[in-house]
Amino acid sequence: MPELPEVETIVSDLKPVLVGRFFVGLTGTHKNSISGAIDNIATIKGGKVVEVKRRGKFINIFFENDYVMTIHLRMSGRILTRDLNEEQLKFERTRIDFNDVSLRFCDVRKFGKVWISKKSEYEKVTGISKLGLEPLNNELTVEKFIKIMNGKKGTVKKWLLDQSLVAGIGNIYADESCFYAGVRPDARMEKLKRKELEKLFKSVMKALKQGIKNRGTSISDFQDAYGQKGRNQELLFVYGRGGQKCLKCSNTLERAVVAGRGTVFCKKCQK
DNA sequence: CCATCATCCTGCCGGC
DNA sequence: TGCCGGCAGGATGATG
Repeated sequence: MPELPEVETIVSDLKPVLVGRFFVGLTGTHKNSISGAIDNIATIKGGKVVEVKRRGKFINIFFENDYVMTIHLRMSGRILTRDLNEEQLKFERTRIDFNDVSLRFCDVRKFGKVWISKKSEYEKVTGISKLGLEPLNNELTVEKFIKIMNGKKGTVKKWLLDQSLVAGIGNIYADESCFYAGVRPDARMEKLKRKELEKLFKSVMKALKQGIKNRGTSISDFQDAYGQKGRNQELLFVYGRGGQKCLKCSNTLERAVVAGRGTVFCKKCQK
């Protein structure tokens, strides 16, 4: 599923493709995917793209004309760049056309969404306003991380996944971060000592940066804007490896449900 | 205040 | 081989 590194990969692909292009139209074969966009389609026609930016797991395409197109891929969404005359793709829910390129929003599970809203209100409309700190633009320091997480009642995994604290971490990177930190995902956050919180912070950063460096984790069919797979799945220690041997100590990895999500960890390496 | 559950949706996997 | 139940899961909202 697309998390921060996957969305970052897509955004870095889209930027050179879209900036300077003009919006032509948006058509949806699945209404729920574009419910937030329909009213404003006409408003941004002819609008020039000035910037493409990620915030948490959201993609934002900024137009010169004071509007923003926002996309959230949720579970199974993909954005693929195609020629305008290319036929409809499998699971294509929405196509977003620019003067000489077409974005195809493909989404098996139909959870993803597209919005078009005014710059002055897009954060409210899309839910971006509820997001917490960005991990990778120096907004999130170790001190801020400790301040945010320290004393939170509940499992470590639950708080790592909470987008209103730190934006962008999902199931894959939460499990990998916990492994790096030597902390069980079902450990209580309020019981972590300062040293452990520091280690957790470094682990989150390491996991996310490594994910970006390797252009995302293609374990559940993630693809970048050109349909290419990432490489980060080759570097996972725990996610998706329940029942297999720990790569560090050869112990059999545990599988459990934590914070309502499938979770894998090593009982020996993580406390 | 907290956790858990249902919802949305459909491909895929295991069991029989 | 084929059918079917159940699972996966980001985010939100309802329920215990």
